[in-house]
Amino acid sequence: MAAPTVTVAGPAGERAEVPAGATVADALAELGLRKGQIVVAKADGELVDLDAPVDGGEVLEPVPADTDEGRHVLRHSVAHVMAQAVTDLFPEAKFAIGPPVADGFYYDFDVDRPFTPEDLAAITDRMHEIIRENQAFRRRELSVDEALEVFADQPYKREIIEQAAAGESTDEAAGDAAPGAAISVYENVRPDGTVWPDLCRGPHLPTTKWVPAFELQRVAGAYWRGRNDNPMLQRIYGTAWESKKALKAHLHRLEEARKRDHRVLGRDLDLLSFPEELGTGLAVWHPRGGVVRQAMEDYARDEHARRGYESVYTPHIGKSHLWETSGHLEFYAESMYPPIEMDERAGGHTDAYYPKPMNCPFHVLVYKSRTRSYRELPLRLFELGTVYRYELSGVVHGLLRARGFTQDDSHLFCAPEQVVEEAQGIIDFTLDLYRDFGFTDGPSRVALSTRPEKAATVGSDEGWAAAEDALRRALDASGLEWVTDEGEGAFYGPKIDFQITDAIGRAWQLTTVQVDFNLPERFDLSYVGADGAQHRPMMIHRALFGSLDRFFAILLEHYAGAFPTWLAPVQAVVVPIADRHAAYGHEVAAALGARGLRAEVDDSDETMGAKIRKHQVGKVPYQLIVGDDEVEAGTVAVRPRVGEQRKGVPLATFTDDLATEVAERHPPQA
RNA sequence: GCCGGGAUAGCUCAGCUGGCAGAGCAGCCGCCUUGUAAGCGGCAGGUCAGGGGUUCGAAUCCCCUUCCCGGCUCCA
Repeated sequence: MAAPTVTVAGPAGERAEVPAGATVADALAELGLRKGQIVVAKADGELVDLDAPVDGGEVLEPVPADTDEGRHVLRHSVAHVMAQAVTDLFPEAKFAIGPPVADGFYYDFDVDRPFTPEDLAAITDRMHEIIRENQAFRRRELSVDEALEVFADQPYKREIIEQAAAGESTDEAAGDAAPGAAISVYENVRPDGTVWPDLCRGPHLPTTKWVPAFELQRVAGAYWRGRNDNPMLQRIYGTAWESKKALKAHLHRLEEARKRDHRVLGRDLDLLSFPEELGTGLAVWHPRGGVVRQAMEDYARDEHARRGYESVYTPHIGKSHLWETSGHLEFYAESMYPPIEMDERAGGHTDAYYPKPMNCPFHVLVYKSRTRSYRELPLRLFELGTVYRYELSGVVHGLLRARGFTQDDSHLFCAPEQVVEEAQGIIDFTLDLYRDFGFTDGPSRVALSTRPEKAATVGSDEGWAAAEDALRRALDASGLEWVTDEGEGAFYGPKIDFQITDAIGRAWQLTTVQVDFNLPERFDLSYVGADGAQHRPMMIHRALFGSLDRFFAILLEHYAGAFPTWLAPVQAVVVPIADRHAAYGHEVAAALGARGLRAEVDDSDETMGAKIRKHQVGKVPYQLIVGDDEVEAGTVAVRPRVGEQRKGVPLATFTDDLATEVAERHPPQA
């Protein structure tokens, strides 16, 4: 007697009859969909194990290993293999969570001593053994009590189970248990029949042998559940891929990203350095970096002036009373440098001067310097303001996270009814700026950040609502897609944050636009309206680059050091073929210099092959080769950093072309 | 700040269980006078991050400090 059958379908409408109780893998085969390296499947859109039984009626879709979802499952499975290897080698280890993450996975362990590089090698070896043993990933559904029994000596697992049992949502990143559902456990079945269980939602590879390629990368500390009052666990990071080739390609990409590191390029291209003598998070800019930075500053000054901003200059330190009034000492003190105590007064009282972490109180003082009329609004005060923030030593990272940096900072003082229009103007400005610096796709993420918990006592509910609404209206008018980040606002007001994505796909936070109705109250700001009465202005804080230093670093990494010509420290190098061409070379450079272009002559004692290599490696946009032919004809041989050489270009033609390219801020050639 | 790993010439790195500090590149000098990604030779360059300790003897082992790297927390 034939077994009863059920019907399954494929995503394109394929249909097949399979015996009741058949596995997903068999059903996919019957549908003709089990082709290539399939690691898991989707049933009606939900990821399921290949050896899960089909119910009948579902739509099945194969998930290949070389897809995001396929790799996700693969990495999750390798995380289990690693955890088993660790518990085999360190029986006392308590394991916490081990999810897949972008490009890899990690697992957190509570162990008596930190893992050493030698430990990682041993764990890797044990993982290879486990993979060779072809251990099945066997799914079981347990009651809460059964699960607590299985993990009797695993306190972190028990905590997750108990939380799930209580119906509290668990950390999604943990991926280990779904609230309310039965507790699912995956058991790796060893050759001797014993099992290594892990709490897990799944799904997983069918067996460990399906792991094609992995590598353990590093050990790091991580707080349990990410809270710094919890114990610190030892986290092992690794990566896993669908093939050895894909793993190798990934490691190669990491190497390429490392070469783009602005700290490495900054040194190699002689742009800037971080002298140990200076201190953590503090950079010095060399002349070549200074050229780029000055081009950025010139851009900022010109564009702000054109858009009705007025330049102001303010000092780097201010008295404690100012920071009390502004609220910084109450809400921001842990990020501020300690004060300079000075000027002892009668009675032993001293004044404390704090280096500024923000420019806003100073711009408020400019506003407050006299009575303001509604006719002056909006008043847009602009400053390249250098600020100092006492970042925790562990977070400092080159220019991307420095302790001293310069913002292209503005504070706009306006009437409440002007806020939306001003915010729109800032958004337009921002989009223009991204385009001019080569991020032609615009922002990759725009978010409205709303009132944070720490601001519960700051301002009124109505004030926050009005400010958030103004930003919402400006965003809607911009036509940009945007999302809301609840509770991520500044302590004085909601904000819009813009992110851009660089050439290798990394997202960076740049621009921030913040509406503030609190500082005007704290400083009792006012203007005289048309009605002759006193009114309270609103403030908008905004920085478009965010930080000049940080934006410079992002540009450097985005362009891998090959700046667009308008920003390049040296725009053209003249390479004379022999000594007798040096005089003409200097004429060429002088002609370019007379047009405000940055040109140098390499009249060193090297062969021209060596010179060309040097400047190619140095990312100079154009090399101008001059020999007998060029001297004779008054031309240059133009060797662009990318693309074909053009011989016999009249000097005047090249000069005009280069001047145009710079004036129009052309992006670099691919 | 917390966890781990580091620091040898300007850069990249070698220097083994403690026993005379090295190489390549960069720099400087000289030769070569060059037609499209590294010509040849020479010279110079070090408080082995700083301080303390163990030892007959420390770049090497131990402790502290500084700085860096990778994470966690945080953020422009």
